Amino acid sequence: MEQEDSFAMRVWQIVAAIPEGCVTTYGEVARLAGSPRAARQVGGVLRRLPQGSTLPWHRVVNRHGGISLTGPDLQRQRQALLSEGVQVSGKGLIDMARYRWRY
DNA sequence: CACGTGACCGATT
DNA sequence: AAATCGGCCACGT
Repeated sequence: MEQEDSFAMRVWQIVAAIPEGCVTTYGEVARLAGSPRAARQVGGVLRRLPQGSTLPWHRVVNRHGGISLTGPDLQRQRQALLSEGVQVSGKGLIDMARYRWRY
């Protein structure tokens, strides 16, 4: 039975706590997880989520409030956000002043 | 062990 | 405001 490292587990816990209708950034998740400079790793953890995970990964965006995924994945994340009331511009930008989650 | 890669970020042009 | 430049750190080859 392989164990996930504690960093990944903390990321899961933090992302799971983001309320519906809100978003936060990779960097913020990294800070809360105790590794302020590990924003890229947060992306890595989310990318490797098992299919069918209930974790609200779509509530994590980059520092500009933009969706970092590309192609069909971008559209999927946008749709997930729209369907819970987060407005996303045509270019995939979110008004962070309005939707940013504060821990 | 060296090097490339990436769902990133802050400071600096 | 937008592009560029280093730095960051876990992972694969």
